[in-house]
Amino acid sequence: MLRLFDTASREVRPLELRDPGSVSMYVCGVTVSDLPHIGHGRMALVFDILRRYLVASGLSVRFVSNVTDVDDKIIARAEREGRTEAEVAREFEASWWRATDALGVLRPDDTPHATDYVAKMVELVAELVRSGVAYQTSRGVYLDVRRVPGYGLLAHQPLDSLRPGARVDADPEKRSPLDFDLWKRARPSEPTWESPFGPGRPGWHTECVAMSLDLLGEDFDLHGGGIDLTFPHHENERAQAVALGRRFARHWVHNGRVMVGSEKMSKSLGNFVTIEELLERADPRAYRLLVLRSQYRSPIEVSAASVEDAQRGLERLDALARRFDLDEDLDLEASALPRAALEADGLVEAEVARFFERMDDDLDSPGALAGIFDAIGRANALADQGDHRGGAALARTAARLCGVLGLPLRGAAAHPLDQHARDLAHERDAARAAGDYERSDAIRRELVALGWRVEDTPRGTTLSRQGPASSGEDPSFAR
RNA sequence: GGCGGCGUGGCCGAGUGGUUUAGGCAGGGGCCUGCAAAGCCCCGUACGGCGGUUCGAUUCCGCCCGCCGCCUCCA
Repeated sequence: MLRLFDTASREVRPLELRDPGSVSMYVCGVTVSDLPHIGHGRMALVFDILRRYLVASGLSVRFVSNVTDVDDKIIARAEREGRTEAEVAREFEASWWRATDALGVLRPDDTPHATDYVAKMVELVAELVRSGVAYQTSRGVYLDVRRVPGYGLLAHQPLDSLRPGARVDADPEKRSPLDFDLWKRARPSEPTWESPFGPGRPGWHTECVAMSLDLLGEDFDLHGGGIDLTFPHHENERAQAVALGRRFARHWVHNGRVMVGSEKMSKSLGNFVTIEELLERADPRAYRLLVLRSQYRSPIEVSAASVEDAQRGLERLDALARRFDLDEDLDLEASALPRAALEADGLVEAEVARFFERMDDDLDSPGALAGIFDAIGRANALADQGDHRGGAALARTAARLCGVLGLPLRGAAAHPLDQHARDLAHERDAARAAGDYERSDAIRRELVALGWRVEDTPRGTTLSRQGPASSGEDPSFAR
């Protein structure tokens, strides 16, 4: 059974499910006010991997991830660009799905939007006001965090030390600087909804509470997101649920940051790299591999060099698929098979067992990957020694385990040949058969210039596409 | 200022109180190949510094140095 680090208790502990056999998970999605960056990409990949792994572990998973489509940054952008908030949100939501689709991230089962949940949020806030834990000021409605038992569970530091900081818009009417807005009174020209507390819009921390409780119910299993959401966002979500007397997430999971040039990447530092920019220079699978090569809670540094490194690792995996003709084993549907089905499918049980053992340990994907690469080495060695059957069994196993991680390998079938390439390959084989190596080498040069990787095999010239060339320096990726 | 994390061989990155101590990438040598590519084999002998505990520490404890993060919108 999977053991995961729980941010609340700060320990790795077994995932204890509300309903044995099925997992309810809620992952904070994105605010669609800008292009998604590689930090969002890592978050999406980490939870996609967790989700796939839970399925592979034989559990059924309901995966909910929200889209925040009303917030200050969206409003600011709309004003700046003379568009409506809805237009801005639509544009960047579309780019979000484009990016995650490209990364091979499975779509959530539910993708609630904040604007569709306003009525439920108003209800929730009204309940908090009625019960006396929330109060109104001239600017909106705030939660009185001092009245919430266990406030600070996720912050993990003395509440006195939580300095209010230079909060831009601190409300002097607040009872405590830590109190946060549940409802913001409208300013002119902002998106506005009616409510018992006056026209306005919901505070950010409220939507995830309303959505998760509505779609997954009280006491759902797992709440995730980027580590920078731990405080105050998740703290404040929990505070609301607790104040309502509801049980909230059983388990908190947070993924580590993405660093660029040894510094955290953030909007305020303006050093973020979009997923689009990343995919111009690398196979999307290379980024998944890069993410998998570190434990999900560690910070990772993304650079041109680290992406190229991952790209080369990926090529080793694809070379395996070409050598052993694994294409039919690699479709995504097969990858979603639970462990029992994998084992029943002629895979090498020891490798499968080792994989699950490592992944069960707080998703030790670097360890799992080490096992896979080790199996690949042995698969090739066996085949080199003439035991193609034994090698193929290991190779298939490695490929299927990659599939569990959402990393489909591409064999020869993934590289359809055009007529011209096919002709050149035949011509080259004829030249080689005739001993005309000058001619065959000339054809090879021509094919390489056309972007093909040329390999001689017992069946003659074999072609495959080279991955996206990743040379040259992109300023945003420098160093 | 408060709280926390990290420092492993050229780079990335696991792990462990002690016999053989992942894996990847890069590099060197070899095998295979017409030449390549892919692949295989071999090689580097690492754990920030100083003390302590121990028969023995990279792994436990303390201190120091260095880097980073959170406490404020942020995946």
